[in-house]
Amino acid sequence: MKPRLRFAPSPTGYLHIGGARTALFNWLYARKHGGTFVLRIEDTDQERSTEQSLQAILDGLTWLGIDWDEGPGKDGGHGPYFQMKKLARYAAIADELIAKGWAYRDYSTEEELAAARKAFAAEKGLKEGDDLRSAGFKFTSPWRDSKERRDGPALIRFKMPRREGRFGFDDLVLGRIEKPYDDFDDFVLMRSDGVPLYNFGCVVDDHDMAITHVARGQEHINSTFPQLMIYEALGWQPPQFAHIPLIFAQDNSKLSKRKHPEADVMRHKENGILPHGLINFIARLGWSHGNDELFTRDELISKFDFSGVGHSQGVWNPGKLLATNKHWLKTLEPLQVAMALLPYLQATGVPDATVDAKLELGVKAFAERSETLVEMAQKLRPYYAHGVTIDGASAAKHLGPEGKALLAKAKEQLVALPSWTAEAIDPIVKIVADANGAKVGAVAQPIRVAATGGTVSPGIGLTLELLGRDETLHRIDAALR
RNA sequence: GGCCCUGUCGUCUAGUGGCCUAGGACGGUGCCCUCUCACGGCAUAAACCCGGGUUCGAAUCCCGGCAGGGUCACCA
Repeated sequence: MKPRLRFAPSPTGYLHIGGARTALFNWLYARKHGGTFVLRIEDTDQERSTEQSLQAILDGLTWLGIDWDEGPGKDGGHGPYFQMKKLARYAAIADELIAKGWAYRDYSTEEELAAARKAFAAEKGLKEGDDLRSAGFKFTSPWRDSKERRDGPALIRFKMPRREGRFGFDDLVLGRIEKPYDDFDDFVLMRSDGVPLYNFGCVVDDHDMAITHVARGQEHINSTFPQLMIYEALGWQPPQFAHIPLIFAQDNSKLSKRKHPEADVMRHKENGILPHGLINFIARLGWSHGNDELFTRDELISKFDFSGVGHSQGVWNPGKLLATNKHWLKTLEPLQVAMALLPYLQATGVPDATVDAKLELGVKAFAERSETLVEMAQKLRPYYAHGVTIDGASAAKHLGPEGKALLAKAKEQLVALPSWTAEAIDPIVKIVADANGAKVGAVAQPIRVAATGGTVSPGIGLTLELLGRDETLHRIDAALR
């Protein structure tokens, strides 16, 4: 049987890094085994769910290249893929649970609950701000064993069996995890407005969508238990679970949307990170395959397994993300990088740039000199301009009388060059140096300063080829004046 | 607080009782290469949370501490 996995975000904000990695692991497993990857939208939190968030999540996944076989825009016969579109289904299952004695309607009011809390606090001698949970507060609804049926709104609670002992599951990452039955209250299945809560909607959907493996963050370990009870009550086969360690920020707190801008996937696009650079980095954060660090997309698919997922939390390391990105910048085909780079170059002041031979050459020149596409675009921009402003200190150092004399000699050679390529240009530096008893650097630096305005650039040949013959000679003339 | 998960260089990690004198990567430092900057190459500093136990032998197994994290909503 081919596995079916899913990613089930709630559209309450942008695509979070942790969510992206969860999606990635599910996607990798599905792709590796020729299975199906489903995207389901858990939009039952109507207070916070927005259309923009949904779009942001879709955009984020698309940018990363994590495609779904079923979900929004792709019907696969297991829909609807939005929870708010299957309220009737949840209601029917809830009724079934009630009929079988596994759930009950709870007509308790907010006031009654508050009164119960207050009574508990009084009994324990707690003060105003004390945490009731720490003191062991549990709410037992008076409706648990009532047969009475009223009209009007009611929430539906699961009737947790009063059992001795423990129950649990075999996690694909963590191994056996168990808890005592009496650790659980009668948790809520459905709100009084008929909208299911996470644990209930999740189980119904995973079953309806024939999900075989659920990989999710470790924050969901504890919600697995109530879910297991629902599976038992309904006589359904639960999927296999794989709980993935959380990602922390450098301040050692959980990577959060509020405090940590790097938690936003699309922020990295803005910063000039390649989708694959981010994929490679987040894959290695919490998963490993021996000593391997760099993986192509295909290698990730073939090598991924839940057994390689770690057990402990990982800390976000921006330096390593940059290093990983740089690796792919200089490893991927220049044409591919050029296509990714184009929008950044256009945004940085070269609106009419196109993916052409010059841009590809620019990638070859700057891929190993840049950590991001943003940086590469900035470095490339002067090569698209007419003329250049020469840095004062650089001019003082390299364009004195001697420097200018050597520059003039070099220009004579350059003018006579039949073909304007790095291979043809490079030897000229040495020829001029030898002919004038100068060091190679004494010739190269004045050319570099004249051509780029500063002392740092790729090799002279590459630099001048990228600039073009006319622009190079124009800048040299300007420097000579 | 109850329950649950986790604990190897600063960080990500390899490691499943002898191959560990604990390996790789990022970052740091030094050197080499070199027309500058990079790239690349070489070298180097840097870790098994603590305490018991099991064993001929423990980073690996067990117990106890300690530390970090998760969860305990009509959020997901």
